[in-house]
Amino acid sequence: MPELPEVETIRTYLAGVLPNHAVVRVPHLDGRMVKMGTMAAELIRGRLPGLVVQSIGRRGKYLIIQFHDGSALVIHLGMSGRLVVEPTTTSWRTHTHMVLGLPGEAELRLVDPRRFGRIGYFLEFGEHTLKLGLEPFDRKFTGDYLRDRLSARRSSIKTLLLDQSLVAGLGNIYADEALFGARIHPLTEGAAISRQASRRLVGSIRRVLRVSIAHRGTSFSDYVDALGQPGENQAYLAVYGRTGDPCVRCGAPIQSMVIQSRTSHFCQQCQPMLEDLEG
DNA sequence: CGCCAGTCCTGACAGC
DNA sequence: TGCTGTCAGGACTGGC
Repeated sequence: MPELPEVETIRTYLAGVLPNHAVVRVPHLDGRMVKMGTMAAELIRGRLPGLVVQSIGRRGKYLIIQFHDGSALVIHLGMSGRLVVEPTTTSWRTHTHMVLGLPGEAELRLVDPRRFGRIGYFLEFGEHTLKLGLEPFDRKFTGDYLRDRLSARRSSIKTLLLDQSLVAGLGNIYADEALFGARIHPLTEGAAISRQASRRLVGSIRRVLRVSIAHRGTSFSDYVDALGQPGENQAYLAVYGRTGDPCVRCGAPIQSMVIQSRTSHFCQQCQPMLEDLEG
């Protein structure tokens, strides 16, 4: 499931091959995937050819193909989406929902079996087009900032970390990993997160994301990078998918429970529910 | 506004 | 072997 590190891995690759190249044709674009913006699939198909890629950006889990004319194609990979660059001579695999023809007999292809992904085209794309919270690596994302945003929230911190309008880019894997690193129980109420715990959490979020980016993302089931290669970060996960395994810190078995219809993984010993009086 | 339940979707897997 | 049921969950929608 592509979260920030996986999307960043794809972004890095595409940033090395797409800029200054034009979209030469759009042989396929499934209208059911166009779920953002106001332009329908057929209009997008007509509009893209000839547009020259200026840069490849990322905002949270969204990949942004920015064109020279100021417009942008925005792609979210959902649960099972893959974005790959393949030779025109190879056949499209099943569940291919978008194909952009590139110069040099190559195609950028979006494959997404579950169709949880989403596409949108924006004539003018700016910082506020996507309504998202701060980037985890933004200087403004500090312990104090997070503490302030959590202070009136009754939801669990696990739920809140998945709220993209609070901080953008975390999904189930890295939310669990970040809470383990910060020694915070996933059911802890947002308002109960102390200033000190909040600082630990910001540091932990950045650490788990940085480590995963260095390993080109986590491949659990579906994720592969734009070259079709799986990531390596799954070997470095402390809690996600390790239910019953010994905690890397204390040896106690990793627990799992469902929070807001998502499985959460944590160590009962290392992640106490009640925050200490840390101020 | 916050919070929650429902919705979308199909591959993988367990159990018979 | 082949069927059936269950599970995985990101982000949006609507109800309260």
